[in-house]
Amino acid sequence: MTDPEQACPIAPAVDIVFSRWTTPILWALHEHGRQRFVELQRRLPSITPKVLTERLRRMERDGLLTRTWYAEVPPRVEYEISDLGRSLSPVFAQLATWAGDHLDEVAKARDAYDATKMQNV
Amino acid sequence: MTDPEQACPIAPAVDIVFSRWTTPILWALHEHGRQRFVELQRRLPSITPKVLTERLRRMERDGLLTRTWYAEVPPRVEYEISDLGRSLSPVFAQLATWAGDHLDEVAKARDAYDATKMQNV
DNA sequence: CAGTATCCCATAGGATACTG
DNA sequence: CAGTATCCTATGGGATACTG
Repeated sequence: MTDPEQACPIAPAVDIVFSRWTTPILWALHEHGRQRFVELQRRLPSITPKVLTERLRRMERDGLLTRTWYAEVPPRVEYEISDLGRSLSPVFAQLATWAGDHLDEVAKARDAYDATKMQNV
Repeated sequence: MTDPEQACPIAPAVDIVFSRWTTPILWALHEHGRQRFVELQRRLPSITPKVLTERLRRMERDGLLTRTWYAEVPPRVEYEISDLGRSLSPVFAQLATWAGDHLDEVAKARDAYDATKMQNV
């Protein structure tokens, strides 16, 4: 984190919001409501507990979600998207629209590029 | 790239659009128009030529920008944002708005979190 | 000018096993 | 159940030097 921010006003937000797992986690919480660690694990089948924990901690710290601990046996912990997390909805909606409209163009561009570069392998 | 996509419809777009340098580069091209390698280097002072080259190649492959080579001496190459790249403007605008409205909340959330966790050095 | 070529590092992420 | 603890790897990124 040196200074790409200076050249680009959205760089700080990108740092907070976009990573391999933040959007899937936020999406799961948004779509399926308040849920427990193990439920998130089931919805994100390929994530490992270590990584899920790390991401949840960071997102909790950033205020994107809340973590509620119930001192029961066995322990129960519930995660819920916060208002701040929910405030990202328009951004995600906009991006979803873009993806729907343009992802195939990206695929075509890649094919064209790879074809002209004639993949030297 | 295994399957966070399955759980989250915007994950593929995130992969393409957001990285440490894609948004700053796109922003520079959007704000200052068609320009040469060295000009981009000047606008992104902390990027190294290696990384700038890598990013530009990938973005060219994805169709986000175009690269035009002039067989002159000394060589001249110009980069320009493409229509596809420009189609991201609403997404970036939305994100810029979110950042303006909520980045301070993130900062506060972090302070609060760090305070309660009492930072064990 | 517009890159390559090397070498190096930090970190996100992954595999696996274990615990209060 | 909700995580830790270890160990490991891949990759994005960085520093520096060189070239057609």
